[in-house]
Amino acid sequence: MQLKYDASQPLNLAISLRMGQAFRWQKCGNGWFSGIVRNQFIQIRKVHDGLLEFQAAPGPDTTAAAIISDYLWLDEDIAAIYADISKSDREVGELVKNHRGLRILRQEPWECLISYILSAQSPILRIEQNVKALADRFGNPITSGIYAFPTPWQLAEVSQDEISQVLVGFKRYAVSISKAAREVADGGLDLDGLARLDYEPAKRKLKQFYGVGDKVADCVLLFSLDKPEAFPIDRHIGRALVKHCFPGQRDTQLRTLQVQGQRHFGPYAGYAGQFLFYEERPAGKQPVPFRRNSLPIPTAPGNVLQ
DNA sequence: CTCCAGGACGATG
DNA sequence: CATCGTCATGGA
Repeated sequence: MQLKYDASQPLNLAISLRMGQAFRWQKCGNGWFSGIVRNQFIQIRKVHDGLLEFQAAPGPDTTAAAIISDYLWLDEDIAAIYADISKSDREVGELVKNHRGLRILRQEPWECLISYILSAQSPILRIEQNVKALADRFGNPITSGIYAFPTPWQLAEVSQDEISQVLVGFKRYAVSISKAAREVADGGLDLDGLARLDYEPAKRKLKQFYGVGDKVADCVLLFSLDKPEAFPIDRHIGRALVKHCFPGQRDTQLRTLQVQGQRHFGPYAGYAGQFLFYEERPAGKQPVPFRRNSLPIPTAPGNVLQ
């Protein structure tokens, strides 16, 4: 099945899906990527500018197309965002040209929250392993060997100890996840609804979760709650920020740089931050391309959705 | 062997 | 309000 979008809008799947922003996408070779979004197993590749090819299971293709379009922000004017952050900083303008097609994804808030709770002081590979472990152990089966990320209600049903057993890393991960699951499941907070709040109040809500500080909260806001002004900053971005944008600055504390960068880049600061992250991040060792699942590739030209 | 990883929390000046 | 020790594990 094919999915059209505005060919003038930059889109690079390899960067966007595999840069360490979302954690359930695998490179399958020959331009294909496979991942799990909203209870669908999705395989996708870019044929050329303006045209994506995808397969999905088990749902209808029309549903998958809508999911993909939403997830990749296909209707957004990305070029305008690039222009905006390039205007605010010349060095970032260079990064935008060098890594053209890097997009912020629109992830699911609950999975994103747990993913970034797991991101604390953890290499990207481990985040991916832990997210997969939670899905394989507690999530609903989607197709053979593929599991959805567990809902808050599913995780609230199991003990903290069971969660801890499948995870690698801090014990505190399981504590945070278990508490968050119970809070959300017991009707405390509508995570999806936070997208309707402004940045500041939404961030205050997120920081009430045990295990969620400024950085994790900003990640959830940027990657799942439609808050492009959120500016999550880690040591890599901090170093890149000083090197490219604030050379010779004395105060290089992350807290200072976070406020400074958010003001410097404006309403799309988060995009600028991700370009800095991708530029400065140590080139993590990529796992060998995974064999594509056995969904047949349509040889004949399929229906075109738009 | 040592060092470090998309940090947060709690205790201490 | 700012700084510091601590937390787990595995890969480089």
